[in-house]
Amino acid sequence: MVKIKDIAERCGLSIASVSKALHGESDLNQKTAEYIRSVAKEMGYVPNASARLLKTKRSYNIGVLFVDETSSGLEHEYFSSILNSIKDEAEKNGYDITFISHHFGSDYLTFYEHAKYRNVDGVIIASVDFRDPEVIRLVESEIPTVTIDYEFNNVASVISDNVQGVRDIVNYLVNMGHEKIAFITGEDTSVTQKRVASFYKTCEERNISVKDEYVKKGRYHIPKVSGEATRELLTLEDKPTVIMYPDDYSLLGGITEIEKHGLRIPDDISIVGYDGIKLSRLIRPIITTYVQNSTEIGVRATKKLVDLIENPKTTIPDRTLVIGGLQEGSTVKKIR
Amino acid sequence: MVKIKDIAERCGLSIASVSKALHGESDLNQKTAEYIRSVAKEMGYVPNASARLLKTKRSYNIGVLFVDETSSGLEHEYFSSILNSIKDEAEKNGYDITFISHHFGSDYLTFYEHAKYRNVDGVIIASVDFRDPEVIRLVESEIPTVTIDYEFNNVASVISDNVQGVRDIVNYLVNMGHEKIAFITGEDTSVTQKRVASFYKTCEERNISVKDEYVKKGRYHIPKVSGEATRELLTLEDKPTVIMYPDDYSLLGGITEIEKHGLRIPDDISIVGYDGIKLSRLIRPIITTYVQNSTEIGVRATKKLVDLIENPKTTIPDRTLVIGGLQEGSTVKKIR
DNA sequence: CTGAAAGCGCTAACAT
DNA sequence: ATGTTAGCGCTTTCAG
Repeated sequence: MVKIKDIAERCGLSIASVSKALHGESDLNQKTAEYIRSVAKEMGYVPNASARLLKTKRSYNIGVLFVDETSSGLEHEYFSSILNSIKDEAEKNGYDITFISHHFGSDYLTFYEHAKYRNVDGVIIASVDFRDPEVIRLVESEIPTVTIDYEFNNVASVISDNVQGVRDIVNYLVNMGHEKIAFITGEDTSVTQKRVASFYKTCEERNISVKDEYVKKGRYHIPKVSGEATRELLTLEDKPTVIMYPDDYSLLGGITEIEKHGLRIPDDISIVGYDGIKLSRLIRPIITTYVQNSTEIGVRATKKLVDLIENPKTTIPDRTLVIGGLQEGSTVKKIR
Repeated sequence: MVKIKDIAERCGLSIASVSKALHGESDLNQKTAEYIRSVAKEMGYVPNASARLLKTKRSYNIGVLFVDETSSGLEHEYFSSILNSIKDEAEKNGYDITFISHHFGSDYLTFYEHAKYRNVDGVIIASVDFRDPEVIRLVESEIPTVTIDYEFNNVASVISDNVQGVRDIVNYLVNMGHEKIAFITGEDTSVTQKRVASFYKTCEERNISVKDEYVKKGRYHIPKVSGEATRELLTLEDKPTVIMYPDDYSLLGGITEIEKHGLRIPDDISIVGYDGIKLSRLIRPIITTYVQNSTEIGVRATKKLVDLIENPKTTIPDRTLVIGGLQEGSTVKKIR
């Protein structure tokens, strides 16, 4: 491995000068600096991030906390898409990303410990149980943090506008003539709470009464659970004319169940998803769903974090709202 | 940040003793060691991976090279699933993973340079253009490497058995009475070559003649391209009775096209996918496809790499074949 | 403009 | 059984 010292020797200069040249310091002779740089390049010099870190306390490494009980966080398209854009944006800014975990290897590490162990400059947190004490510990630590789809007081966050999303969906449904709207929700998280509140509020605004049995608690990303909830809804005396699902993936479980009952979509029953995964446009019928702007969310979160890291004084840990848009597929029937 | 020196001072011992205690060295008094450890814990000590690396030359960091022109590598379920299992298995062994990229930040880095910059102990390469000189440079470097779905001479590899996969599919189709078998392939990669060779070979074994126009070159993971190829196949005078697709995702493009022609699956035409993504079991009809064991592939690749890193002398850079299995969905009609 | 030197946190060979 | 010390590769202050 070629190091600064090697370059210095070859150039007959000191390591200090080489270091300066490599950083484009001004108080060095132009010619000398260029010469050094050319030699460095010729020798195939690559800086050592760890050595640099030891001195500068900057790792140019962003920690990403993406936990998921089912350990399929990466396979959830909404999150894998966010992750992908975090990665791209981070690289554009010269950062790498490291997954923060419990690192089973030698010892158990808490999230905070893992972050320290790898000296990450900041952390982006998404898709976790935000009530987990370890998560809270991390958020409250000295490490700059950005949360996605959750707000802590005084912590920067990037939020997909779930209130607007559900509002747009309900308004669309009502405009299509639906009055019996069922809603299968995800498990009880802050996102779910916002969606449910927005659901009731918008229904009220539109003078739609919501039967208790039309709102069912399901699970995100588990088609089977949504399928079961769908079955219950379909066996009601007074069936809904449309079912809203917690996400597009879950909706697929609903479709299977609906077809089992010999019903056609959307003629016999309408359905709406959430997320707008790519697949929602690939299968037929195209799913009517609310498309979350996952790429934008990842980009914004990363930009905010880099700002927080590089300009701590002047960066405000505020909330960024990212809005999506309704995708009008063909799973909702116009009733009137 | 609490460091070894702090612990040493608090204990009234030397930093060497603390370091030894933390590593469970034997030549230290049991009591002393335990005392040191308890103090370390109490003080919230977390080792600094970078400082350690500087001395030991071991980063406990695995580089993952997952490039993809469409920059959607992470959104391709086969790969995201492999990545997920790499991550899990790496963590079990005390390693973190770092994505190797061109790191646009400060300067352009080649893959090899990026790997050096982060001092990764080894690299897993998948889903890239293996003819890229930069990839070859990395593989030929001193850094331990494992490739997925591609073989370099004398480099460890983990391969999904594409030959067996296509053989199983073709045999199944022939057993179902199909003789007019069309095959839309992916772009020309070594995986594609193996599949195509296996396709012709198995057809020959089963005495099935293959018309030239039945084999179409498509693209992996791009439904639109498969849709177009499907259209061409459907407009042939002598239509195939079944179409094999490069992957499940692409197959969806085929379905759309088939439905446009007013044909039913599998009554009018049968279709077969590849990969066995979770979705293939969620949509109706369930897709008949070859399920690649992506989790196993990731685990094997990681175990092999860790072996290569930790026991370089005794680990052979061989090839590991991972087999999958046919998923009999309901997209293939029994003809005879 | 260039160089010497200290030190980041840690390990490990070598004392004691 | 415990301590001293020399670096690992790099940045950065301070001298020259």
